Amino acid sequence: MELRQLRSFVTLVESDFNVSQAAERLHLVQPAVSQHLRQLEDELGVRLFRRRGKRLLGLNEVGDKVLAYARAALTATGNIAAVGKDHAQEQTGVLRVAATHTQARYVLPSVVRRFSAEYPGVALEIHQGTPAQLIDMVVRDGVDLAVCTEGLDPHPALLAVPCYRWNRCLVAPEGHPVLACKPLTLDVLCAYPVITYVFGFTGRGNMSDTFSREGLRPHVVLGAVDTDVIKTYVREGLGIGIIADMAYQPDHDADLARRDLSHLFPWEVTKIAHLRNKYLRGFQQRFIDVFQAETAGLGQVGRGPKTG
Amino acid sequence: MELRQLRSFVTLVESDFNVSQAAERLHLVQPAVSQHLRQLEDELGVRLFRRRGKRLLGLNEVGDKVLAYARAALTATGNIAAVGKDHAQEQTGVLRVAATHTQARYVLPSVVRRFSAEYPGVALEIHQGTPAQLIDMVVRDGVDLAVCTEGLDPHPALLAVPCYRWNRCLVAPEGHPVLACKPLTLDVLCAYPVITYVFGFTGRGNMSDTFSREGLRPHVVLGAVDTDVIKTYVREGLGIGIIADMAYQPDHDADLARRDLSHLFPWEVTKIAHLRNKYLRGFQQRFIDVFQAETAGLGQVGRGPKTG
DNA sequence: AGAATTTACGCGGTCCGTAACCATG
DNA sequence: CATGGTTACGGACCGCGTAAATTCT
Repeated sequence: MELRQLRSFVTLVESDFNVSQAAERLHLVQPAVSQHLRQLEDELGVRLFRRRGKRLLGLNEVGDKVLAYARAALTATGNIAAVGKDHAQEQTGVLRVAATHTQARYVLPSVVRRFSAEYPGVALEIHQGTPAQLIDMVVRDGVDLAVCTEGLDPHPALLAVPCYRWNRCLVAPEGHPVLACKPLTLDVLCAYPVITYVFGFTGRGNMSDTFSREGLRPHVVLGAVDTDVIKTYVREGLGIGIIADMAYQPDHDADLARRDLSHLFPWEVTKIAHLRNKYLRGFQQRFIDVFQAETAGLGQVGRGPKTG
Repeated sequence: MELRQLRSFVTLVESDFNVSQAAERLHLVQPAVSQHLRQLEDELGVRLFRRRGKRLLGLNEVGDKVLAYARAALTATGNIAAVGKDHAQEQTGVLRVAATHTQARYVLPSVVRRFSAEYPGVALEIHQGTPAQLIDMVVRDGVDLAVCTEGLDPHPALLAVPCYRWNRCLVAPEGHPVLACKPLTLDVLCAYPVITYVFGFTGRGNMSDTFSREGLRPHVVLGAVDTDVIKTYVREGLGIGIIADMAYQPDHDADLARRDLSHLFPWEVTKIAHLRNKYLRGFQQRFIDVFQAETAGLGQVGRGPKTG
């Protein structure tokens, strides 16, 4: 059994059982991949695929088991290579991070600035997607780290390290009547058209739950994945905005008044997730540290709320 | 990176960093193994060994990390091969079991009889050793399963499945004065010379603890690893025997009187341990089942005591 | 001096690319 | 007939064994 056979096998599965496509991804010609698969089946003495004629349709029961171990073997060898690079060329490499728009736009910039100053030789890739996509990317090893607030609790292959806590704030144009209301309650928020995130993004789930537990239904006139969009429509006078507190930028958003809402909604915890079995290079570990340090002002996990 | 390089690397470590010896174990010549090691170091761009001149003395820090992942890779590929064999030749293979003398002599025979009837094509190897050696064998993958009663609680690489509970009994020649004592207490046992197991064997630890908790010290005139030896000396009149209950064989030991001692000592649990990350072939799993079934009469874990 | 490791070299095997040949929808 | 897979074949590479050179105890 050879590693290249396992690589062909795994790549084939990830290429929808299209041998030609797998070959291309592996920078090989198609007959080579076919041979690897045949060698693997011959050596094991078992068929691994469901077939119709020459076409491969999917894995059979044996193939499923083999796939899991093949992935484990390739992960292990990948780790060995990473350990090598980590000691041979400490300061160079690639760091692939996935994050939602809110994180990428408002939290990561300062982290990246500090990290890049420390590791000028490390190429950073910031990928963006929905929370579900982030999980998927990191599970498929399409990225090294994913900055997640929601949706990763159940996955056994991932390890999530908590980084900081945050909550929402209200934004409204100066002079808006809602700003006069004291105290701010859920009822008050329901009295105005609301602009906030769509479901599944930036804590929208927990927010909606809070309303419905009180038997309230806010009038959400617009849902966005992107805080910039929310702010824009708030400025247009379409409604009041409920956004993640760290997305309010005093320098640029002085025309919008902010009111803390942490007394109304549960705290969200933003974590960094990575594959449990994968070796993290020194600078990848360090990125997590820097992330935690840079977000310390926002609210450290396990300490009192601080949403300056 | 090639699997054969990793194999050479791991084998070298397990051969006390003697390249020639590693080569022999791998059925290769020595320069071949040297080349593998050099290729590995060259490709990773890092030294993996502590050296004095050409001699290899041990691993350095990097080598340690690489070793762990190399083992993981080889385990994974081994698992793939096992899955293959498991489906291609269900009924044939090798099963290597390690056990202490007591288990091998008194518990395993009926298990083996039943198992072998079911799998005539499976070659059984019964290895014997001290409890510490059993753990070591299974951790180093020198055996597939280890039948253990003590000393495996802490090891993270192992999985132990509980099989049955047992306790001790007293054996003495017919007519011995101790047999007249009712009830049998710890004090009574201390009144006579005792023959039992040495420390670390067959529950001797828990037995001694029970005495010392009561401030008692039995007069152990002979410690053995082997119940047959204990019985022999009891027959010679050297003292009373305290042995594992399942080691009393009514057919052969009719000349020795037995008294249950389960009211005096804690129950012991015998488990079968195997490597957590290793694929167990069908018949290996089945051996565990058969073991549990055959020992059910002795005392099932989680049910009431039954030491018929 | 002897044991252990590295260097040198050549043969055999095999990996993969090219090209021609089949199957399926 | 186009897309996708297998069979056939040859050149280049490389893994390993033999043998000589080198280094450490």
